[in-house]
Amino acid sequence: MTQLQDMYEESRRLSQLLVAVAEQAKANFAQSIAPFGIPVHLARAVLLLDSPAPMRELANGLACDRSYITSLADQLEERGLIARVQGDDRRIKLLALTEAGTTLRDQMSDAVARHSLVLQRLTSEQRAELAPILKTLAGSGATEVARAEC
Amino acid sequence: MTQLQDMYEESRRLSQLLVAVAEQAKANFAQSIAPFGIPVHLARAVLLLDSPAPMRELANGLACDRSYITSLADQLEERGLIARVQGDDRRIKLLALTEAGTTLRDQMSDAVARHSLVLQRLTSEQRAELAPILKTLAGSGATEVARAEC
DNA sequence: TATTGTTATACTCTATAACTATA
DNA sequence: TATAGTTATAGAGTATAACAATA
Repeated sequence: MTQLQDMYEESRRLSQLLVAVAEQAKANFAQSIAPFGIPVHLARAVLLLDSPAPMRELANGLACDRSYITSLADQLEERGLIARVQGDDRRIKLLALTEAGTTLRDQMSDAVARHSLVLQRLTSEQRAELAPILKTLAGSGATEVARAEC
Repeated sequence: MTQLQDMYEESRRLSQLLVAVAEQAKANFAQSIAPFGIPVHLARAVLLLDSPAPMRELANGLACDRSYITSLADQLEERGLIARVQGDDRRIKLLALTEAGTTLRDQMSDAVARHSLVLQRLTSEQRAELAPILKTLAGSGATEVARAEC
């Protein structure tokens, strides 16, 4: 009984810690991209556009509605970071990074990695230890991994 | 050079995984409290109100503005979960759980712990391994741990 | 008929600024 | 003067529903 309660208490603390760390990781991400003068939601889209992708695909990738992607695309276009390109299926529009977009993506990707908490605070041994546990935790939801961060 | 890039790549993946897991943990939290018919932001407040606390304190705890706490308190009051109590300093109002609030908090606390990913997917060995790494990751931000989950 | 992207609109969460009452 | 809470208002981010073009 007490044993069970203790286990609950422990896992509660662990969950809190996990979410707290993730919040920090997000704040860290925001800080890493801040110098580039681009809001977080646009940055995530740019980082996701490794190759030209249908808007629908981006909607899946960011786990949000198609209509929201339209507004993201508008903003990215205004900034000259992407272009809308006709797909073979003429209903489809591909979002393709412009040269400026590609440059920005590379720079941001680098900055994000370099400043990451994981890199700054953990030894390579700790990282090696952490990875499999997180994978287990991610479980079947691992398919959605791409979504969450971007 | 390539070694550095590899390390970046590894830590990028790890960060993504971390955030993805945390997203799942949050979704899990939401699911755990869903049966109680209370929105997430109210649930967090209730779980934080272990003992009567000034609204100011709750604002710190939830890392948000005082004005937002006013609206949370209004909603919690409407639901009969808390009462506003005069503090000794008469500028201060303490938020105190009612009997219904206390009952709800206990039930939710239990449900959240029981359904937690950490408990469901990890062995106690893995949990023991994870804890110190997360603490390291949380680093000096550990003070803000209470904030993030609640 | 089903799907892609678009438009117009509305909602949720949260903050800012100005205010009141205490201290 | 500074602080606690309140009010009114506004903004960011995102969704819903109806629509046009294409399949």
